[in-house]
Formats: sequence, C-alpha cells, structure tokens
Amino acid sequence: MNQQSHNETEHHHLCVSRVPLFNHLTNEQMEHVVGLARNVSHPRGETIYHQGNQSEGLYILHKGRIKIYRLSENGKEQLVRILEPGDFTGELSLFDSKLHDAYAETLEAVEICIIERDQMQQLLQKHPAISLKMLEEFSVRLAGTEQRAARIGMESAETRIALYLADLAEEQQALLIELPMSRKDLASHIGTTPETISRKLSFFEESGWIRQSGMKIVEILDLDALLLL
Amino acid sequence: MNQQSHNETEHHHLCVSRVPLFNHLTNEQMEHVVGLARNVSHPRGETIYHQGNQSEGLYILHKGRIKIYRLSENGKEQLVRILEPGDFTGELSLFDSKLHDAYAETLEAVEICIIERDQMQQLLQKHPAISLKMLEEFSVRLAGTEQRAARIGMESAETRIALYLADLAEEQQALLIELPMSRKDLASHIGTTPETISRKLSFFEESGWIRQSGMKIVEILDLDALLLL
DNA sequence: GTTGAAACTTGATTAGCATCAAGGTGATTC
DNA sequence: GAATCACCTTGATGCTAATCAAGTTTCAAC
Repeated sequence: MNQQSHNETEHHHLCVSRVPLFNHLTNEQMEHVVGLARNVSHPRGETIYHQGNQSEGLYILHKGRIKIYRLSENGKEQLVRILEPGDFTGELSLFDSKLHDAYAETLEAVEICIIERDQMQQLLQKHPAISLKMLEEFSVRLAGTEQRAARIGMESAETRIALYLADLAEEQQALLIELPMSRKDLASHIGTTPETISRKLSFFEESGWIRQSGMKIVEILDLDALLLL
Repeated sequence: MNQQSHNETEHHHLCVSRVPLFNHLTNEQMEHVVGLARNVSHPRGETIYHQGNQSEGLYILHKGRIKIYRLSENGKEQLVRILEPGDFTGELSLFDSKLHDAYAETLEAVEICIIERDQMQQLLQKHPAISLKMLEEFSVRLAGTEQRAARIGMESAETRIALYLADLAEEQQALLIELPMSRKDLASHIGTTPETISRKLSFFEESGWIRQSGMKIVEILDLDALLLL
C-alpha cells in the first residue's frame, strides 16, 4: 500500500518549501526539516490512517486531496474537513493520545511527507516560529469547528446549506462556485442527508436564488435571499 | 465594571503558578510572567467580552467559572464550553483575527488575569514549552469540538444526552454525577432544547437507568443501557 | 423568611426532515 | 465505447423533537 519513493528526493522539498508551516524558515533550516521527512504516495480512494491507529507522526500533503472523517458512536460517518496541498494532519495525536481520532482517505492520488512524532516535537522545541504557525492554524480550525457545531445544533438544514454556499462564495471570491465534494460528503459535513441537499438546492433554484450546472457547479444569483433564511 | 485590584499582588501569582500553561516554568521565569499579568475581578452574571470585541489578550481564570458561548446567524445562543480555574480563553484572537468570536460570561464571581496579546506572543517565542502546552490544549479542545459536532449532526437527541451523561461520569470518575450547568445551557451545548432534556431524563429515570436528585444530581444506575441507545 | 424571577416540567400540536424506495444520470474501468 | 457502479434526484411516509402553553419548583436577593 505505502509506495515509498526514496529515489524522488525532490519531492521532499515540496513538503517543506511549499507549506505554510515551514516556508518561513531559512534554507539551512529547511534542509534539516527535509532530512526528517519521509515521502509516501497513495492512489485514489485509499485509507491513509484509521481511527484508533497509532500515529506515525505529522502528515503533510503536497499533492492531491484527502478527506478526514470520523465515525460516530452508532457508526455513521461525518466528514471533518478536506485537506488541500499545503495542509497537514495527524497533529492531534502529536500532542494528545498518540492515537488517531479520525480516518484519512484519499480523494485523489496523493503525495505526502511524514515527519515522526519525536522529531516533530523537537522541531517545535527548536523553532518557536513553527509552533506559532501551528497555533495559528489550530486557532483558525478551532474557530471553524466551533462555528460548524453551533450551526448544526441551532440552524435548520435549509439555513445550513445556504450558509455553506455563502461561505464557499466568500472563500472562492466568486458567485460561480464549485462544490468541493459529493452530496454524500457534504451532507455528512453539515449534518443532514444527500436527499435533503438535493431537495433544498432544487428549491433554491426554483426560487431563483441559484442556478445549478452539472453536479458540482452552482451560481449564486441572490446571495441576500440565501442569507436571510 | 472591571474592578482592578492592583493591591492584591498575590493573586497574580495564582494565575501563573496554578495554571498548566505556566506551572512548568522556573521561579525566575514565572516572576517575569507574573509581571506581565493584569488582575481583574468580575461579579456573577457579567459579560467579560463580546463577540466582535477587540481582544485584550489572553484571559487566565483562577477563581470561579465562565461560560463561553456563540450567537448563531439567527441569534440563537450555543454554549461552547465552561472554563474552570486554571483554564484560559481569548486564545483565538491571539493568532487569528484579534476579534473575539464568542461571548464570555461569568457564572460565578471570578478572578482572572489578562496578558496582552503582544506580550503573550513574545512569551511564546521565548519559551517553546509554553507553546507546546498550548498546542496540547488546542489539540484536546479541537478533538472534543469535532466530536461534539459529529454527535450533534449524526446522533439523536436521546443518544446525545445519554453520551453526555457517560462523558460526565468518565470525567468525574463516578456514577453519581453533578451536572455542571443549567438545562438551558446544556441544551444549547448539545444542540437541543431544555424541554427535550427534561423529557429524556424523565424517560431514562422511568426506564430505571438513572436517578435524579434535585436538579443537578444524577445517579447512573445502568451505564450500559444508556450507551446502547 | 418572603417575594419575585428564572428555571424546570409536562402536555398538545405540528413541522421539518430522515428514511425507504425507485428511476435517472454521470463517471470510471476494462 | 460499453458496461457497471456509484451518485444523484424525486416521491411517499412516518417519526423525532421543536414549538407553544400552562403550571410548578427552585433559587437569589432583599
């Protein structure tokens, strides 16, 4: 499964030079980090780690996309987030339990680097700037997750879907947006079902607030209407 | 509102020496941190900061309890967490937007210390150990929030309440547990209403799985039954 | 202690949405 | 390019839990 590719050394560099966590370091420091990283590729649709697994360390993505999801007590899947190139994961088990608290599955063929727990801990000790970057990343993620929890708990499915579209528009700085995931994944992310997403999007379209093209493209025609649901 | 009490210098020490974030420092280092902290007290039922406010820095609680809550888009309140002595808050605005993304309201008379944003940033630069502690705290909190979001989205209200009781039992290492908040706050925390909490707890009691004494005390009689909802 | 205001409980009603089911569309694989 | 599979849409039904309302208990302040 894990196709090690130690021959392609240049890939190691991408994991460091392209990634916000490290790209502020001096060349010398980057070289050191590069030396610690182990390169791994995975084909599409593969599970990189399982909930409950021992963590291998910090996973840094530099090509492809990965979805992180949890299994709830009764076995239902919830999508936590999607990693884009430059993002990292596995951080919780760096500090906390050593055990992964979620699943990571590739959405496309991916290339990642892994830095082992102990070595990452040393890096954080030596380079406070890395810690600060990571704290920043955590604080953004925490704020986002808290907001998501609040929305799932307090808003109707309809409103959640509308707000999700609005968020995407803001993120992509456009009114013609591309949904980054399937209905199924989106449903599990915002706490509803694929059927409800389908219906509500149809309803938004009938109301003249959006226009759907294909399955992933949505054009927002009346953002205000969506926001006052 | 902010009753400054610069005369009670000994309180500053408690904010540092008692708090996990700092209690691993040498005496000398602690003295330095103490010098940066500003002491503030608030009576019960007061709002320490508002969503959207400029952040004053990091707030460290050393006496009393504080609830952190958000207001969702349509104005409903969701309780994010409750701070106990030794906990800190305001950290998101340290790194992210400088603006608070939640409200902080005292549940009892509290005493807190505030360390300003810039000085806290310097501390984190100088003492990687503090950063690591904070990263650890963040990772625990992030995992907890993700789990909460997943539960609210995927489990029934009944299951959520049962799981909450189980979590409390684990946390308090006892089957005779004390609910740390009102029905209203609990409801907003787990994404339901006070009425539903009332009904479900009654149902659990009728089923012989718990026993309620007063409004805050719950004795768990059959944990397994609760967990297989 | 008394009083007033929250907080809580219980009941009746209803709306929103999950679920189940079946048919259609699109995409990946050989 | 055909076949297969997963994904998506639309419909019918039922249930969970929100809402509204009225009565009760608890708590806090004076």
